[in-house]
Amino acid sequence: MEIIASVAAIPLFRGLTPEQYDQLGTIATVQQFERGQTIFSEGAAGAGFFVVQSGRVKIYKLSIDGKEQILHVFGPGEPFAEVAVFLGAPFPAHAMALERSSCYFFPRAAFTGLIASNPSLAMNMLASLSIRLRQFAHMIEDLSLKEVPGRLAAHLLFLSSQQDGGDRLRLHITKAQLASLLGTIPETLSRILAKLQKQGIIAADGAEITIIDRERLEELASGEARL
Amino acid sequence: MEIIASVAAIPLFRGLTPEQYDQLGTIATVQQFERGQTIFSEGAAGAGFFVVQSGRVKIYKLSIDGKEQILHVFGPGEPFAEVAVFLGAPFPAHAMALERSSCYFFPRAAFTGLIASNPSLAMNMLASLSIRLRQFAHMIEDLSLKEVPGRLAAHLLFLSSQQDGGDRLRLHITKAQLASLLGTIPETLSRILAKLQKQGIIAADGAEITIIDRERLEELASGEARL
DNA sequence: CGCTGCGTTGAGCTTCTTCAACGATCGTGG
DNA sequence: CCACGATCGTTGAAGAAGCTCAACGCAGCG
Repeated sequence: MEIIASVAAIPLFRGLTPEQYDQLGTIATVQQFERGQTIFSEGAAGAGFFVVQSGRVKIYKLSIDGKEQILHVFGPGEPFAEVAVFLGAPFPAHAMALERSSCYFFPRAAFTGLIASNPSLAMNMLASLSIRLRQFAHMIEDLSLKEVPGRLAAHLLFLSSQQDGGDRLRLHITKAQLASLLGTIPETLSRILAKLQKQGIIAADGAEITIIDRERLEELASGEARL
Repeated sequence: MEIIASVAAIPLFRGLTPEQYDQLGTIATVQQFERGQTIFSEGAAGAGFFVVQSGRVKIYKLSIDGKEQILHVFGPGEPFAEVAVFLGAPFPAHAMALERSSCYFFPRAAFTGLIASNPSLAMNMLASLSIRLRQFAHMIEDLSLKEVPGRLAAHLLFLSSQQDGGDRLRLHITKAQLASLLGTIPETLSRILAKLQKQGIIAADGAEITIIDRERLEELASGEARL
């Protein structure tokens, strides 16, 4: 089983014993999704959870008139839809593959069995959910207390730190998706990117963005400054 | 120890054995807070987590210019600040007692020890965090995809279901706090409440609110209708 | 070559916030 | 018992931020 070996590389499962990897590898299956394919819809029964193996997956909500708010974009090694496992409840949001992606799938019943007998797996899971919770709290804070330029600035700084920490960074999603992630629309995002460039704070070339005045960007992100 | 007996009544600890209650009661202490007293501030070291015994506690974020976004208002039996336990990280938000309140406090190290040896406690905790996560996802959805009337309508329906499920409900927080919970300001909330009354959808008398046209309220909450 | 998705720009409008003033209530201290 | 201040809630007028609608350029791809 090659699954077993690759499961061991998932951060969520760090620090487990070889036997535990075996168990995980035994219950896991791999699923393939095409770009744009729906992985599950809000309200569907949650039979288990996923971990991205390759590709990119968005988790999102839709309003009644079709507007989208992206909650997360997950890449390799990141779990999603764990909530369904621990509540035995329907998925609370939609999931779609942004590119051709493959995901491990862990069925609910088998996984909860593993947790019950593996305290360190339980602790890993608790830490993972806690991180998620903190991210959501941050998102709520941004949506409610910052304006779009502030959210964008914070996101660019986040991307910079996620990547090499330097001033040059790449967007891994389209600008329309970035807009949805920031809780706004493409038009508004486009205008604000233009403003940031005009003011010499960043330079943008397609998905390639360069931070020119990091200090001002940080002031924007913290809410000290305005555009 | 009276603590042990009362700890058993906390939903988070439902289904544990008497010995487990003993252990929990042993590590728990009780803390008293006055109305308006800060329980902890964002960024402070998280030495453990709390469960409300009596009173009411708000968890909130502040912007640089003092604007507040309430993330949660917790009442008796509800845990808060668990994230600090599982990440060993600083508190990600502020906590303040809205009334004279008392809380159980569970120190981090002792509690993680209990979790490691009590799978059902771990499962309870995972379920608790999952619920929290779902609530946050809902809040993000509301903030980003609904306008204030929709958020208010959804909250009133939520309160109705939380209470007796009937058409008569009470706000347990001030309207200024409700505004902060809904991601807006008191002025806006006041105007929208007035509109809802003028249109015969609700009747409001101070903290006492009566749903008159539940159908229209549901349409507002779902985004089908506008004011 | 034309289609489709992505991104940008402009004009107008809606929603919400800001600023200011004012009434009501409540607890406290004189 | 009353006066006072503080908190809370309401209302009005003006302004800002962001959304909607529409048009258009551009690139990739069948």
